[in-house]
Amino acid sequence: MLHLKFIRENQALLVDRLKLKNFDATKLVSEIIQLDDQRKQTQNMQDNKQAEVNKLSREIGNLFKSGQQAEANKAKADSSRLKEEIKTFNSKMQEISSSMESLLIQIPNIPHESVPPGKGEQDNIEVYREGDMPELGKEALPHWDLGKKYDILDFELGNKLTGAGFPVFKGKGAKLQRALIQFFLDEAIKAGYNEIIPPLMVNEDSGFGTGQLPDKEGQMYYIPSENYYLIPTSEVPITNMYRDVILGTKDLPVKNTAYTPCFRREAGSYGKDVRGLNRVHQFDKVEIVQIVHPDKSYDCLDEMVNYVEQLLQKLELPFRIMRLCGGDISFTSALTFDFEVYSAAQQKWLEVSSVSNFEDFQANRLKLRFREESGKKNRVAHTLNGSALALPRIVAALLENNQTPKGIQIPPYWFLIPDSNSLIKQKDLPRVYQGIQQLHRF
RNA sequence: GGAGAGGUGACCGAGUGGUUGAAGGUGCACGCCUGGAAAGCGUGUGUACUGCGUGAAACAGUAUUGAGGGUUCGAAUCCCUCUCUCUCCGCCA
Repeated sequence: MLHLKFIRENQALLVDRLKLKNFDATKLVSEIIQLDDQRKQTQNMQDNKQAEVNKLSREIGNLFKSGQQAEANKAKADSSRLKEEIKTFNSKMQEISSSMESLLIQIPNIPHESVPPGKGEQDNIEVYREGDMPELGKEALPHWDLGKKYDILDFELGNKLTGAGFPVFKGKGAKLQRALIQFFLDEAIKAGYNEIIPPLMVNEDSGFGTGQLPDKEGQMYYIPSENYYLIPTSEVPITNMYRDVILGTKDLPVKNTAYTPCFRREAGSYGKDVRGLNRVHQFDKVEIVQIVHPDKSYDCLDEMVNYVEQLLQKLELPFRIMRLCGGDISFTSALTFDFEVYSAAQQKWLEVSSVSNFEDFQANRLKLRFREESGKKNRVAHTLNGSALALPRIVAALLENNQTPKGIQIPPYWFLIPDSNSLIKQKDLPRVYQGIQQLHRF
């Protein structure tokens, strides 16, 4: 959420910039300002009354000490009267602040100036593309058929056990999943991220802290008996670790990574884009999260984009980077880059990562601050996160793009070889994909 | 699930009705000292909001000792509800 002070001081800018997100904030902003004026006025009156009461109370204490009973009792009566008046102000203040809260959380984050205008996906701007599109020929199968053919991926079994969107990975399919998780985590750790294993359920406060609540309540699975939510991404627990925390300057940047399953109801999304692994209710993801000094958050965003880029290079998947337009960027984000890999058998781009700078939008809600080195002022930090990476569509593209008449042959050099229990060292391997070195035939 | 004990500042920790926003310590910042550091010494050090300021500082006010409510002229201190943590017992992967 945006800070009230910021809204007050930047009304015109705010309304103007939010147009990019196709959000008309005019009415909301003027309501907020009005309400805030009321709040100030009311608080001022309440404070003055309260100051009188406090003063009186001190006097009463002194009167009792010096044995002046009569005066003390008179002052008591005055004080009681004032207290009644204060009650009125008090309830008004409560009313105002709850209205204020509900207005404030309706305002989305301000998009960065580089965010292009647009209504939706189709208006996102491709900023970079790399890799060759594989030519697979006519017999090429989409991953859901490959999964069945090699018995590594079973959607029907998932239906039986749970329901649609809960795939079962079997045999080498499961092993591939595990290997990718390990690979992504190891890479993140090499890049300086600290590995975390968080809870998979979070409470309401956490959901609110990162902005999933109340905005996306319907997208999360909810456990009524405990009032817990299944995490839609590890961003939620990993960022909320720092809720109500004041960091030291030297603690920054905080770099954390986590692998978790993610649970999403994906309510309302049906149709052809949801086949197979393209959209599921439970999936695995390695997430990277940073908490940084506000002056450095855009450098940090670049760093994270570069990081994700080299992951995809290592996987030898053709990919492109999209700068999300105002209409497609999330409520909480100021600037987002999406990564999409090309799935040759489906002949389409699949989103596999989303890297965002939230600036202070999340941190405001979280009350996540740090102590500035010079001067003693606390400042709100900036938060960023990115998927590095989400597994299902990566798996889909790996299976599809690497299918051959002899089987699926995935370039192995990033791969944990479970049998030898070691990682093949990256430096021993060619930078550019020059052919399959070792077959992993399913 | 049963019983008990607790929750005080960035951290530890005193405080059981009247200048207590809170002793003491640690940490942190600055200064002195040092060739440099450590140690030592000194000073400072919560947050949010309101008023007054163009702004900041300073000053004044209010709130804040897990959350919410109550008693009282006055609550960190007494009462109630909730919540969390710890200990013991039970159950258990």
